[in-house]
Amino acid sequence: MIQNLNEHQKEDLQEALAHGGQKVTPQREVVYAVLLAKRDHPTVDEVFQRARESMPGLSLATVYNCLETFVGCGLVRQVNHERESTRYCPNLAPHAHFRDESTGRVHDIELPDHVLTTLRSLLPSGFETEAIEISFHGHTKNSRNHTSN
Amino acid sequence: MIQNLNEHQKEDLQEALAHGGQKVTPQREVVYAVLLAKRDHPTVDEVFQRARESMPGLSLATVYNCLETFVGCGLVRQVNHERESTRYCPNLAPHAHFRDESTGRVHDIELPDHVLTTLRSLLPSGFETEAIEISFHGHTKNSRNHTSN
DNA sequence: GTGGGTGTTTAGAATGATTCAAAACCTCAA
DNA sequence: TTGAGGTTTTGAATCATTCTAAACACCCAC
Ligand SMILES: [Mn+2]
Ligand SMILES: [Mn+2]
Ligand SMILES: [Zn+2]
Ligand SMILES: [Zn+2]
Repeated sequence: MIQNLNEHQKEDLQEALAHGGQKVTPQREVVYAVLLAKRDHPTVDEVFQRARESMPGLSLATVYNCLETFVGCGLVRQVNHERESTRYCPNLAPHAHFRDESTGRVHDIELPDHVLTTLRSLLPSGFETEAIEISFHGHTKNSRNHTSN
Repeated sequence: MIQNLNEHQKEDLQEALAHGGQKVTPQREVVYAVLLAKRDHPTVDEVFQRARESMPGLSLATVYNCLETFVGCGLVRQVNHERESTRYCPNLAPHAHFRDESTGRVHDIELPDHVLTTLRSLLPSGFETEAIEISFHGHTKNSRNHTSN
């Protein structure tokens, strides 16, 4: 079901891992491939289920480990909504998330630079931002397909 | 330690609860008073500790219940940062949160209307927003006192 | 090729915030 | 006085995540 990584993606993975002195492993490849295959912000458990289709022996702990490693490398982002299970996103462009309450689905919302600039300008002096998280929640009316991928 | 609610605050509480067909109780008064007394975005447990000073028999479950009720009434907001314990905020003005990684403290950042308008304008048609959450995280340099209250 | 050393994976146990269940309690109106 | 309905309390249950320790895999020096 899940495609293997192409050369370009393999390179990205290898390079990102190398930064933190870490290596490519079969498990990491599978987990990364799962994230790229369907960019629907899966939970750890969803990643686990999908990854097991190509690697049945894979353990949940490893999925946690891989994802944590990727986040550390800046390869993927964690997405949290309230107290729900953490979801993962391989979209590296600056973007916000929209959580549809009816379906539970999470959609990427592109963020123009000027918005981030404006937001940073709201901070009192002395506040140094490392990251800004923006998340919407609501519903998506009709408008046929909002499929993430 | 914690002041009682003044008349105005009591009225706000009573009115907000009435909306959901709920009543003022001594426990709810104490919990609400704790939130107003120190607007430092306490966790449930912190609220619990503080509330027990004026009402020793109070239980943790009740604190959870009260806070959930308040959120339902729109009296207070939940504040989540990554997977940390939920914090509570009685500031009803639209605002974002800045989480200082070094101290763990959470600061309110005022949000001008135009920022929210701009953000909403980023959504594709068909997306209906119910709420927008904005949270910064980083560090606060020198700049003496960033005490929330 | 053999034996470590190092980082990775695995299974299962532990943790901890939150939720749930059921009994005790209160308030108010009949 | 009784009883219904909502609230509080205690303790147990849940469940995502983290931790622990043992098994593995890879690499290099001998
Ligand atoms: Mn590239
Ligand atoms: Mn008022
Ligand atoms: Zn995303
Ligand atoms: Zn706040």
